[in-house]
Amino acid sequence: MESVFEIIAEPNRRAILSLLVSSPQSVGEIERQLRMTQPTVSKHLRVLREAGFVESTVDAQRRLYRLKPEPLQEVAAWLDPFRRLWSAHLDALERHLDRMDQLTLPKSKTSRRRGSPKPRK
Amino acid sequence: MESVFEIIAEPNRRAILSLLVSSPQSVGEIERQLRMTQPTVSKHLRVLREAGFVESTVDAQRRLYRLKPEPLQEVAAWLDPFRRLWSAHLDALERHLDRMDQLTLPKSKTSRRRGSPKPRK
DNA sequence: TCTTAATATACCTTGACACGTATATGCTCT
DNA sequence: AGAGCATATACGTGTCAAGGTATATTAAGA
Repeated sequence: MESVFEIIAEPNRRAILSLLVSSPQSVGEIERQLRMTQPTVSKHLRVLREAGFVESTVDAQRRLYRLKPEPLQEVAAWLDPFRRLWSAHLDALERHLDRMDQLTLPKSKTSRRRGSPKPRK
Repeated sequence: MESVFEIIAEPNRRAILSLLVSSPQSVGEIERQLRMTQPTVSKHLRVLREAGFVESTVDAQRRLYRLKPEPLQEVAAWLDPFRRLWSAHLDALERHLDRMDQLTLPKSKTSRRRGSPKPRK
């Protein structure tokens, strides 16, 4: 298995991780919500646990699995150089649009907002 | 093959993509820099091309492959909810460190920088 | 046209992994 | 202790993808 990338290549594992974003879940809960058989869930959770994506705490017979997102930072880091490229494209688009503004609405105050939308709620 | 995630799960393909960040390259150049056999390079490039990660332009017998980073946005998008989590951790750490400052260096001006580093060149 | 270079494709083999079924382990409650 | 639930593991099977070797394709240059 090895790499973080191979681990998140599996759709069911991605589904499990996404499910755990909101709150920790037991094996049975995951099984029901994602419509997977119980051994399949357990096996994927094992992979995720050994790779540090999740940790489990014991609750009687249940095991609660909680997300540990740190390994995903490796993916984010790898992605970073590419991010610059597509944001470069967006910047170019924005500059283009601004130039269009200059040409078509010389003194308009309907100014396009600059920078990222900052979705503060 | 299908998903973007499976495509970047392969280390050689990731290497090719990273190599193409700086500039377009011919098959032979990739072959030499990454120490892969020519058919292997061609096959990975085919996968990448069909998935929209690269495009090729013909230069005599050579084919120049150039990066098209757009599909990676899907990965970035998937990653986003998790990003919140680990930045939450970082925020908590920062608040903690700030509190430490309050306690140990009440009036120091060695202030820790706030916000993200903003690597402007 | 013949040769050589650059790249693509075909075919084969091998290995990994995801899944299912069956079974083991472990906890709880009576 | 025994029954029953929740989870883990064992084992067998099928699929699929990656790499190697050989060959096809296409362009260039003598």
